[in-house]
Amino acid sequence: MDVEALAVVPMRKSKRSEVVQRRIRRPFSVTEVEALVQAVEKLGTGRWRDVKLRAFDNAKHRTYVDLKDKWKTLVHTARIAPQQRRGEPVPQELLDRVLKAHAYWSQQQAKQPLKQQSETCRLL
DNA sequence: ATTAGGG
DNA sequence: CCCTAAT
Repeated sequence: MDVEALAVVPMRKSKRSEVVQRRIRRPFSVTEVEALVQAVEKLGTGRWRDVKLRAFDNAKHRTYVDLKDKWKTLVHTARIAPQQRRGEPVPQELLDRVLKAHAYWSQQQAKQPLKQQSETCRLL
């Protein structure tokens, strides 16, 4: 499959041009964004591992870190003028849902960072 | 191995 | 995407 999805490039910012391999660029499709938004609306912004399993379990090249990063750019994209956005345009409908979910989970995360319930329960 | 943020 | 400190 995409086993050779790595790019051999000169190590940036290095005196001696060493050579390192980085993953190739894979712009998120609107379909992927839809899946990501759907998952975050349900799971929130503090459980990217679960978001990965829920919506990208079969996308070997999308790690939970990638999904976290994509969400960051989506929130930014939703906030800038449509004219300064790049790539295949993301439906405004999705961008609206991004801001909505971001606002909701933002406060939800501030209240209870979830996870480690055992830790919390033990202390209560 | 994950989370969370800056690079 | 990468890098990585803190869990």
